Amino acid sequence: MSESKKRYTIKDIAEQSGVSLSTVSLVLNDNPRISQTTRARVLKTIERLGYQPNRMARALAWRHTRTLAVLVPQLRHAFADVYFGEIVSGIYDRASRLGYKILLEVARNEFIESKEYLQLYDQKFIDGIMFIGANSRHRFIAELADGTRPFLLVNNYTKEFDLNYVVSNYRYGGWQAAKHLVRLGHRRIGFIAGGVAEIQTSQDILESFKEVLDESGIAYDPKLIVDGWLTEEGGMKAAEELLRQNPDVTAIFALNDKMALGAMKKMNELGLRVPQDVAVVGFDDIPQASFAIPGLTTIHQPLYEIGKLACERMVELIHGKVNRVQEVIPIYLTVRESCGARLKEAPTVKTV
Amino acid sequence: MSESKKRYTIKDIAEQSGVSLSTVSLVLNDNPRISQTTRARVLKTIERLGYQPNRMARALAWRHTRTLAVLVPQLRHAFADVYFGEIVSGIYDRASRLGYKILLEVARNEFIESKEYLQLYDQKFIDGIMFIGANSRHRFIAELADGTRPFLLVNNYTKEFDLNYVVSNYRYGGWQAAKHLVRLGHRRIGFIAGGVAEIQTSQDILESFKEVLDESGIAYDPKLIVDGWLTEEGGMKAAEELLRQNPDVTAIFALNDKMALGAMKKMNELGLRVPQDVAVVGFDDIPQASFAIPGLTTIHQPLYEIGKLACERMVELIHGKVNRVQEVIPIYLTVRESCGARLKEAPTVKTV
DNA sequence: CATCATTCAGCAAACGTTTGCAGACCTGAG
DNA sequence: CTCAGGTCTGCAAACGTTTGCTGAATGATG
Repeated sequence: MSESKKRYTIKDIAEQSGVSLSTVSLVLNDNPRISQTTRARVLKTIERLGYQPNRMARALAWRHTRTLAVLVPQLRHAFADVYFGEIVSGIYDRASRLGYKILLEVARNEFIESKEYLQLYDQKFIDGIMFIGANSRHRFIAELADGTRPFLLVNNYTKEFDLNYVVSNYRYGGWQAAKHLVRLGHRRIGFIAGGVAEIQTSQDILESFKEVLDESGIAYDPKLIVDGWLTEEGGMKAAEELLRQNPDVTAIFALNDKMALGAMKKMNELGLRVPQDVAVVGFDDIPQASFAIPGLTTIHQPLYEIGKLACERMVELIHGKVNRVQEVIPIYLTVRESCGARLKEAPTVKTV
Repeated sequence: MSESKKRYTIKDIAEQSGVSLSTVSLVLNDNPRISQTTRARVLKTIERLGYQPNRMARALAWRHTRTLAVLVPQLRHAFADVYFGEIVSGIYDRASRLGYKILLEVARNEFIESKEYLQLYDQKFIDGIMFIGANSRHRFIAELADGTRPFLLVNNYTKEFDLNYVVSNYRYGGWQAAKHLVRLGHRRIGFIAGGVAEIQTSQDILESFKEVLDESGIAYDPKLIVDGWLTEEGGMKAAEELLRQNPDVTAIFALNDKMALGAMKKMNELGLRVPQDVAVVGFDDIPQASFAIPGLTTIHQPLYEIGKLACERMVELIHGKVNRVQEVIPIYLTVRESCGARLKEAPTVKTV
């Protein structure tokens, strides 16, 4: 193995440029109390030796690290989920622009029980945590509500604790989706749910769905609601059950695109055509929605942008520029083919 | 804001348990030279005060951090790509089992030009880098070939430099896919390429495709090869062009599933049926492949497992247990509906 | 020419650990 | 009673920075 080049320290730079340790440190930190000429000289040797300050030593002295943890729930291969992926991409891009690093974390049981979420802060390993996909079983977040440790919920919120969040307007999104189907004349609409008991935003969609039924004088029928566990497989099963129990269903509203796509797959197997026999509308607008056959009509969530915004706010929180963030983002329907929409009759929906 | 509880240091523990700093440190590190009774006493106060060692200070003294960087190429929303996502999930799971943290990094131009990939090591911020999706334009990896800094290519390799890697047997995969189509009787097979000029594994697939043509006495026709840029959109465009120029094509082999799915979408728009009019085979077996309509026949890559294995090896590399890793993983065809395969006639392929 | 700001640089004490070395204490053999 | 050998523990010097304080030089002012 080749002998690795000596790593320089601030001391080497000081010696080589004939100044003291602290002077070097001060130019490193752009401190104005160093004269231009000395600064220039120091900078020159830094350049010449290719010196890099040791980040751990700085973190130790600074008592912060300029790194953020992104926390996701424990799901099968969570990072392979495009929903999370889009958000993480947004977070990453903004973070790196702001000079922050991103650390991955999964809310495993062990992570929670051993209070690793606190250790992360207390070991001075990270400056803040951004949690995507929290649900009400994650009781531990209550401990983070006191604002002592920078913490933020991404595209999610909770009524239980006073936490920071950036979230889409799920209620309005759900309302638009349901309204779209009703406007197209559907009265027997199946609803594929997921996480309604523990995820506030899922609940919001379901409630707005009921609200639309109510507004439209359609009786609410619990038989038309079945759980699809937020996965493609779940969506397939849910669609099957729904259709078997209720042959009169003419439309399906799934709480997320993955289930909607699963439902479409199942209907294809059953020989049902979308949208001719059953219309389908999803939620999220993940990239696959537009490549599905037929293209899936869905609520578009600007996931990437939400990630960016959330990251921006997180950093503000860390710097104390703001001490509460609770932002709601508007979202809109994107019409494709899966509802066979006669567009003229649904004039208020925005098509993208 | 609530006054945050005082953070304890090793000094507090020492005082409270009536021993010296070093003793505490030694029990923290399971050093056998401390007696059981002292150890127990110290552990007790640690427990009582809920003390957490400061990770930065340890890293500083240890000169390593137990964190790994996962590097991906600069693509649009790279972390939303399931191919990367599956691998990252595998890496994460194994890393956290081994006590390592995962840091995200994107190979942006700036990242490369400012030599951040070296800084990461030299700033003692990470112990190793795992690069997913490298290509030959990433010249900088040459600098990491000397083995001085732990570095590993994930599901990729290069003939140019002597680097560590864990990679699928792309050649064999490509061979199986092509053979499958030929066995089903196809002679005019369109090939949707992507990154062939700069990605070794893409090249491998193309070569194995040609090899099969050769073995089967089918003339190689350059007109049947078109680039799809590895994306769904690209796959759509490629399919359109392919079919327009060569109406006699009866099958399409796409270098990855995203392009295959895009091609299927386009054929649906053009009124062509899959597999009746055109058979399709992809590569990767991303989750969507099985939920597509029709289900996509493809080469299954155990992406998650590759991630796990790569991570395992990376850590071995760091600990010096091994100093070169070049592993090749076998992969197999998964038959679904997109080829309308008369399975009986393709006896040697393994169906999963 | 003394005085006083002002500007710049260095000293040394943090930050919270790890670890080589030295030494205190105990036990048992001679 | 002495001493060798073993078992534990503590001292203090790293690890590579940051930063409050002190002070030297410089130039301006009366």
